[in-house]
Amino acid sequence: MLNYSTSEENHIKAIFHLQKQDGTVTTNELAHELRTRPASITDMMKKLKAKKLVNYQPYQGFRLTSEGSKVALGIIRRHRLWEYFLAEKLKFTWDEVHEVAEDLEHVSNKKLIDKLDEYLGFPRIDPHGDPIPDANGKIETARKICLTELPVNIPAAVSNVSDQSSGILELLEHKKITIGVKLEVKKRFEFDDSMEVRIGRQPAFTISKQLAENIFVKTPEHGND
Amino acid sequence: MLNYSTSEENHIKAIFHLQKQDGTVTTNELAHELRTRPASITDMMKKLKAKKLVNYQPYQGFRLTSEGSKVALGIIRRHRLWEYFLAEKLKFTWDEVHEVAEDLEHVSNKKLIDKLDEYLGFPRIDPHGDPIPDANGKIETARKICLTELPVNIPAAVSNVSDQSSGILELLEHKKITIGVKLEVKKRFEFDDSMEVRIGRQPAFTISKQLAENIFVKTPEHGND
DNA sequence: AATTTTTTTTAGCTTTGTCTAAAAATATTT
DNA sequence: AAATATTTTTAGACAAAGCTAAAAAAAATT
Repeated sequence: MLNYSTSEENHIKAIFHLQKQDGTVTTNELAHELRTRPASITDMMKKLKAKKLVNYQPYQGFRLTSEGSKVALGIIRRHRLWEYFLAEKLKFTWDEVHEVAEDLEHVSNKKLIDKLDEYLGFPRIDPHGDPIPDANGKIETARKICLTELPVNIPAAVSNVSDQSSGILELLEHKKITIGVKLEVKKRFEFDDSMEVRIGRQPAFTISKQLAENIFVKTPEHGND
Repeated sequence: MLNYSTSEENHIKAIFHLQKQDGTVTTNELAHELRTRPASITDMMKKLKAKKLVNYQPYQGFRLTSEGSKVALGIIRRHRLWEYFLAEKLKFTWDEVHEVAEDLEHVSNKKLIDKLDEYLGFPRIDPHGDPIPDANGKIETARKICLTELPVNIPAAVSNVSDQSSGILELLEHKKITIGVKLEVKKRFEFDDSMEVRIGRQPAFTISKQLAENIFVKTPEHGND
C-alpha cells in the first residue's frame, strides 16, 4: 500500500462516506463536504484517477475503485482507533475525539496502528458507535454489540438478551432494563469488569460483567467520521 | 502559540539541537542536518525571521529567538512523550520509536499532549534517556534520575545511592550493584512497583520499589531527537 | 594584498494543492 | 425544442517548499 498526502486521503475518505448513500458522488457534493471549490475537486479527481483510486469520466461523477476503498478503510481504521484511544485512555469526551483524530489519522505507519489496535484490545466500535475496520480492512456492518463492548458515554438501545433464564430476567426487571431502553455506560472498573450504567437522566447503577455479557445493544447510525 | 507547518517545525527543531554545541548555526550545517539544500535553508530562514522565530542577518548564521526556543521545546515535548508512549505502552523497542514520533510530533493539539502526559504519569525521561519538557516548556538539564524513573531497556550507569545504611549496602553488594555498573530495567510490575533489572548480559533479577528509590543512574547523552 | 576556495544568497524553475473567472456540458423549464 | 439555469471543467494565477545554476560575500591560502 503506497502513501498518500493528507489532501488525497481527505478526498478519498469523503468519497467513501458520500458513496454510501447514493452510488456515485458529484463534484459539488464533494466540494461542499470538503469546504473547497468544485474546480479543486476536478483537479484532484484527475489525480486520483491517474493513481487508479477512483473511477471518473468527466461530468459523470465518481466512485472509488476497489483499491480506493481499501485505502479509505485504512484511513477510517486509523481515525476510529485513535478516537477510541482518546476517549477510553485519555478521557476525552466523545464529542471531542473527532477533531483530534482528524489529524492523527494521517500518520500512516502500519506497525503503529496494529500495535495501537492490540493495545486497545482490538475494539470493534468507536466512541460514536461506528465499527472499526480490522487490519485487513474488514468492517462489521451489524450495529448490534455486546454491552461489554460499548464505549463509555455512547447512547445505545438494548436490542436483546442472550440468556433467558429466570435468574437473569429477575435481575433485569429489578434494574429496569428492557428491550428498547436507552442507556449509556458511564464508567468501567478494570478490577472486576463491572460498569456503571445510566438510563436516561436517572442516577447510574452498577452492572456486573456476567450480566453485561448477556445484554446486546444497538448504537445509533452516524456517518460523519 | 500559533501553528507552524511540518517543514517549519522541522527547521526549528534542527536549529534547537544544533545550537546546543556552538552558539550559532550555519546554513550548511542545517542543510546537511535536514538533507536539504543551502538555498532552501536561506529561504526558510527568511520566513522564520519574518515570524520572529530566528535571529538572522545574511551571512551571519542564525539562532532561535526566545519565542523560537519555546516553539522548539513544544515540539520536543510532543516528540518525547510519543516516544515514551510507543515504548512503554505499545511495546516498541527503543530504537524504533524515533521514526514514528517524527510524524506524531507534528500533531499539535495542546489538550491532546497534556492529556497524554497525564496518562503516561508525567514521565521526565524518554526511552533514549533524554529529558521531556513539561507543559510550560521547562526541561531538566540533569541527567541523573532515580531508577524508578528509568524507562525499560535503556542502558544507564549507577551514579549514586542516597541511603547509606548498612542494610541497603548489604543488599547492593549481594546484587552486585556498585557505582558505575551499567544496567537496564527489563520489566516493571505495576502490582508492587518491583522491577526486573539486568547487568550486562547476566540473567535479570528483581529489585523492590524500596531499593530502586535509593538508586540513581545516569543515562548516556544522545542528541538526535 | 591578491588569489583561490568555500559558503551563502539570489534568481528563476517545479510540484502540490488551492483559487477565480470563463467556457463547456448537462439539466430543467417553459 | 428552445431558452435558461445549473453543474462541471478548463485556463490561468498563487503560495508553499523544494530544486539548480549563477552571483556575491566571506574565509582561507599563497
